Amino acid sequence: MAIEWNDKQPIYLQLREMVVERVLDGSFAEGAPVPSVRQVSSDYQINHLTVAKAYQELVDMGLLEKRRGLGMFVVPGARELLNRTEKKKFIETELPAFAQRVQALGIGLDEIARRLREMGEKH
Amino acid sequence: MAIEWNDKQPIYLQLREMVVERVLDGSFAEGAPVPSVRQVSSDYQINHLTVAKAYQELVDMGLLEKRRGLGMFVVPGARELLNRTEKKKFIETELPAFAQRVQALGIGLDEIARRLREMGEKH
Amino acid sequence: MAIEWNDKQPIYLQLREMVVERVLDGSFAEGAPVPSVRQVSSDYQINHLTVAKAYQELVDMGLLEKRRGLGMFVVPGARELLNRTEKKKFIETELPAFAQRVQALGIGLDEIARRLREMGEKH
Amino acid sequence: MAIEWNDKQPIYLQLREMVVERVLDGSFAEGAPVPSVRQVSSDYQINHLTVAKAYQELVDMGLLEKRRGLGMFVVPGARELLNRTEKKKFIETELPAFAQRVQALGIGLDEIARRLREMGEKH
DNA sequence: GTGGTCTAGACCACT
DNA sequence: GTGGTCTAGACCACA
Repeated sequence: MAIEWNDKQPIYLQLREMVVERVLDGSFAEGAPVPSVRQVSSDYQINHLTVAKAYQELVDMGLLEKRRGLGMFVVPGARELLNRTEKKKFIETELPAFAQRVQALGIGLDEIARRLREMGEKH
Repeated sequence: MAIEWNDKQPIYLQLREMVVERVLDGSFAEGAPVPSVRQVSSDYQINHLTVAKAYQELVDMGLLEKRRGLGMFVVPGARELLNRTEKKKFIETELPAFAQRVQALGIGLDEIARRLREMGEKH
Repeated sequence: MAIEWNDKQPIYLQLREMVVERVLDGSFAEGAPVPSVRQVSSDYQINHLTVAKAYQELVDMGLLEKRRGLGMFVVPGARELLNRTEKKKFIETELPAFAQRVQALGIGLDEIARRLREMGEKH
Repeated sequence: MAIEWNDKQPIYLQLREMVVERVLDGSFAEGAPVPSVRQVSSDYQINHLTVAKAYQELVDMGLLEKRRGLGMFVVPGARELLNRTEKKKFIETELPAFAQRVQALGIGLDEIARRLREMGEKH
């Protein structure tokens, strides 16, 4: 749960994904407030605009809502929403791309399955 | 086989990957010439510097070679080289990322395997 | 008659307009007391400073008056006053803005008139 | 076609609406490039971030598209899209609000129609 | 040349 | 205290 400063991934996207994951795993509960822009900004030593940009995108995604003068809150139903949209996106776009890549490299499905199983067991 | 102008992927990388795929699937044979920078530039309406950048990277990767006054040619052994390096890259970086994504979404390996099989049968 | 927390409109303005409408439609009679700051604050779960700000603006507009130890009361003549000032504001600023918007969208006056009539009949 | 500096309306929204109007009236043709962020930034003496924010919203609305390294272009079909969405928004949200306001003030539809006609004739 | 990202610091309205 | 907006200036990748 730390910022990767020399990543090619913009910081505001890293922040956005951090919030997404925390909502998914429940450490940011629905209806509860998320840390304020200023809080995050000072905690991670990030400019407040960068944090605000991440939060704004989450509001646009329907995950957070603003309450005037009070801060940002996790929308009730956010977790369910995420589960649906993220999984859908994965199956419709990422999985086919993965399949195409596998095929282009001439790797058998058996090998893929075996390697995935091995990785899963390590955890 | 078209350029995605509004993709996150830079044009020169899209070009590079197009050549890689064509070498892999044999439509660019080893020892044969690839289309000239000027040709590609006019075919796809791309700045010639962008094409040159893509080709230069392919030269650096050891896939193409320049013959003065004649153009660029696919290096003999390029296909084999690609098969090795691409597969290695895939197993070491792409597959773990994929596995992590699958796990984060809570999708079972069985479902992944099933869907991949279905996709494979369609082609 | 509920607060919109995620509206662009500030809470204190929403409150102010609620009182204005109630005076206009007579549900807050002239000379009668309006609900206390404390009352509204707890009813709507709003910070009392926000309620006080709304009431203060209504006092400044000449709609409410404070009676020490008793609370806020609708000023006699408030309804008539509102009718004049609100209507003037409407005709001088809102109506021209509306007209401009309609014209920019290329909607005919006939269509506007027709739709307004339809809406009016429903009530 | 100038920026209102002391408006309560944020500059980036004013810019956004300026582009919308120009697309609607055809002075920004479909498929044609819009002035670059830097151009607008220096023309109007506005920070480039502010301009970029306006343009980004237009991209999100589907009105503009980016072409890497080349700039922003009006999406083909943007004008039609605007006409549909703007008019729909107007009829579904602005018109009912207007009707309610008129009724609350106790103004007759005849008077509204008459005043709108008068305004229309002036232009 | 284009847009994208980030910083450091400012002022504002709202609660 | 909260978020929203803006400035002035910097560096980056891309075409």
